[in-house]
Amino acid sequence: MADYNHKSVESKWQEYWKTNDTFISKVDPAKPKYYALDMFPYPSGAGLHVGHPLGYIASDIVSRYKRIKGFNVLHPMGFDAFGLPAEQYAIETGQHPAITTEENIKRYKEQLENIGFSFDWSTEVQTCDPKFYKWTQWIFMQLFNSWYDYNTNKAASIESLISTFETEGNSNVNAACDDDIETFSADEWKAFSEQEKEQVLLQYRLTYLSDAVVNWCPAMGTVLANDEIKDGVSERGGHPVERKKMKQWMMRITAYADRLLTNLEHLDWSESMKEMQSNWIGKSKGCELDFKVADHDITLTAFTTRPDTIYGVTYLVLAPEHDLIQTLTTADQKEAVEAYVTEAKNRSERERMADVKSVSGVFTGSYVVNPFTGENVPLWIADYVLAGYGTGVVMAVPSSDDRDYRFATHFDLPVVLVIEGTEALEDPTEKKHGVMINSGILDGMKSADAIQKAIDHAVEKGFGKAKVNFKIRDAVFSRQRYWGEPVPVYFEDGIPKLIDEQDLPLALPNIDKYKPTETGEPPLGRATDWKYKGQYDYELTTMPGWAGSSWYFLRYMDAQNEDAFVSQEAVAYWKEVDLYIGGTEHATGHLLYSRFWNLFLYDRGFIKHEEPFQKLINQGMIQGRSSLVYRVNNTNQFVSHGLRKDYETTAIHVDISMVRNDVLDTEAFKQWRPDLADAEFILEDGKYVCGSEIEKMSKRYYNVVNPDDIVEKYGADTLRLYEMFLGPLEQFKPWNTNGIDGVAKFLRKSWSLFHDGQGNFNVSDEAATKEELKVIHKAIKKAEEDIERFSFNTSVSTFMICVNDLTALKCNKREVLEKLVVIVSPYAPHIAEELWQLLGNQESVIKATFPQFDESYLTEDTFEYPISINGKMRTKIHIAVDMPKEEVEKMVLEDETVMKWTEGKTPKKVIVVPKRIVNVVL
RNA sequence: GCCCAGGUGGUGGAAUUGGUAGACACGCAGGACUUAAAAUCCUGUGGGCAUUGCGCCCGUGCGGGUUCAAGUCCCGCCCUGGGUACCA
Repeated sequence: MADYNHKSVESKWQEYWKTNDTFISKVDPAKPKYYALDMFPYPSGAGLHVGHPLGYIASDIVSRYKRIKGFNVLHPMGFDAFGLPAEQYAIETGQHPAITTEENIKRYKEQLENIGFSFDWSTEVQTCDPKFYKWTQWIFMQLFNSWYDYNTNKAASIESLISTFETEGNSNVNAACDDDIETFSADEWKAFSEQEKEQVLLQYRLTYLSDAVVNWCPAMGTVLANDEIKDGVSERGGHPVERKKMKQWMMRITAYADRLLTNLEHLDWSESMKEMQSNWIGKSKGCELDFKVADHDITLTAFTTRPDTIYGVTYLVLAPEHDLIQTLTTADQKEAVEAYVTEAKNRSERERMADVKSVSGVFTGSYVVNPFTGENVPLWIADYVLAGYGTGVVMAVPSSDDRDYRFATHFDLPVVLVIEGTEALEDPTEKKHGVMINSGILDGMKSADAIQKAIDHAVEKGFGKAKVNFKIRDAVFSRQRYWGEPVPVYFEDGIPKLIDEQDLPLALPNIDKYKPTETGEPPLGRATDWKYKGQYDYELTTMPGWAGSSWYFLRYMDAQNEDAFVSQEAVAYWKEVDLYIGGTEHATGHLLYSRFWNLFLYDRGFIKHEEPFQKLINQGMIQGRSSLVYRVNNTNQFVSHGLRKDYETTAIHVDISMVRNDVLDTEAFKQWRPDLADAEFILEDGKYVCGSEIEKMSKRYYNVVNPDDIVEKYGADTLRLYEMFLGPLEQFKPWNTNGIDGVAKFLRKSWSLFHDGQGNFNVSDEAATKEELKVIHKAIKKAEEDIERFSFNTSVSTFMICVNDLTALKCNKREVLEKLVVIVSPYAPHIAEELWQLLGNQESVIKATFPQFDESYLTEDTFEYPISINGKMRTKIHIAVDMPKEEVEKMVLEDETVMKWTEGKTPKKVIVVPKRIVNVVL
């Protein structure tokens, strides 16, 4: 046996795990469960880069650790396989997206297997598999058949709503529903036609059809979510996006706004993650106040969080999209208003975002009455008011709101101060809270009290009520695309109906082209012979990418089940995900939608836990280091990094495989592209030095590092250890292999511990010395603590120290080395298996138990001595064990010195505390 | 603008509740082995002053503060990364 050979060892054990089904997990009530989950990848054509496995390695370490800690671990993997790139590719090449997707998945699986993950592939899910999306469609049907009852604060079946309608109409129903529902009695309900009834019910269902203003991307022929748009253009492809009204399936996530917010409290997520979600949900408490329009029979309702400033209202503003604008505009303002409204509507999102600072608006000519003062204030229109939030009407208080102030100053509207102390300020909005002045019945009160008083007053007089507003909007669920789950709906006389559950899955039909039809219908409009029961038209839109990913974590528990999306038994055992690892970019998308669907399924009794992800860790992105060359403008000359200031240059990304230590291989560069064949170089010190940039790892920057290459050169164990060693999991960090030799060296040293100088296995059965046991128990303790707090980088250091120490002691005792193998096995499983076998074990190291930490090996020379200082602060001091406590106390009291470390022992700390403040409690 | 996270040697990063700052690793320098190289091993490595005393001074973005003691807590700034975008 020669030196450690990672290639043969790693393939041997990967084969072993596969043939022995080592990681298959079955429900086992005798054992505690642990569910460790990664956000499943979208299988893109580019394959995995070294950033992808970062989170997978972490969750794999935890999974393997939990197994040797005696847990039954569910550690699955799957693919988020519906999506735009495959479809885009299909449009370009005519190839069915299922084929490209399958190829990509195959490649991903090979790459993943190279790294030695302990995934249970028997539970694999692919969202584009009809056996999987059958249940995505099924959940859609449950949502369609449900409504949200605010009285019980949970979702209920639509039948229960119908029976309420039949007995008492809808006046007592407190539901999450469309705003403009007319009240009806039980008799009126019964008198409705079937069609009318369906129309009414659609306004209550948790998924419903609506004329929504959507972001329509003409170039892609689809609707995009707000989070799919960056800077007014599509995130993918950068195509322009316009606003357009379309019939869309919607998800009534707003019904769950409050629970999505309050449940955050109990989740073990990072503060910033919770913050992001709660900002997105955007709960604000306030009230609605009614303003009568002077000389009209119309009342406008404004939402405000600051009713206390009502006496400072100097004008009202409507959103340009407001329905009553025409009615409320006076004849002489008509022209100006029309011009303004047209302009505001035509301004694209992009333009609106570009100039947040500019102020624009127009006077309607009408006035409204301040219900508190009875005074008239002018009614304006401005695009800083959004139609979609609150009521689309804002009561403007220039003295306490920045935008109102800017607007008022711009249009010379009056500013009435309502807070004491603002007189002295140049900009009164700098002080937003304080004692009220110029405020009639609120004078002299503090803002907080005045808010309550104002609301009470408004309620009493009947012109207002307390109201909670949310920023979060219902989610658009329709995509004008092919490569997604078909919506299991057909239309009978224009009424949407669910297909029969027996007919699920509703499979994607084959079509000739993947583009929208000539008449503008979604691609599914091209399908021939695709009608429900041969006669009714199917819904032609498909579900968005987040549909499948909103529940896939439940399917892993029982992936083969053909009778239910998950069995009650499986869900009762595996419960929620114990550890979920993935990127922050899903904060307001996937993570919110999943919580929504999970809550819904919980309400309807299909699962047993309210929240899907107990503990969430967001791994940081591994960035790439791109290399740049500098082309002298209008030439084919390239100037070295250090000399580029003397020329006018353009930086060009070059493939990092042509660059070593920032020096360009000029011959390879010339052969890279035909236009570079006659490139000339201006060198410094005889070399061409490249510039560099840290940025996202991406094909287009030529900076992608493939994990396969690292595995080939150093082995999977080294890659695993190194990715962990690179720094804290959550942190963003550039990929570099500068330190990878240190980790490789660690594995070689570990291997050497088990072998003599000639490479023969050489482990002794002699009893370990005290010193040796101390070294290993220190490592056991530290390794356990580190992994429990997900500090993987420090545990790698712990192993290195342990191996260094054992090497220095020339320790080759079985008793010690066996423990070492087990604690290192989650990180470097292949070498651990090999050593475990060499030690004479028949079974996988996965079946081992984590070594029991024994305090007594560490406490031999120190113990903890707690003292309290001034009765408030407390600290624990390690003191030498051979020093009697009495002597320590004497030292504290007499010498003003708590302790001294005995020579040569660690830690050798001397803490001097004046005796007047020391009170020994032990 | 607002919200969140962070700023520690030449580099990646340790320091779990306030208690030896810089663990571990890379890099670098010197040495051993070698004809030589690779590999391996040993020594040194925050800065400055001493290096005939193994000792002294400074040091965790900047400026203050609390404390016997601050990288850690408080106040005020600066910078970097992330989120968000007129939310009344």
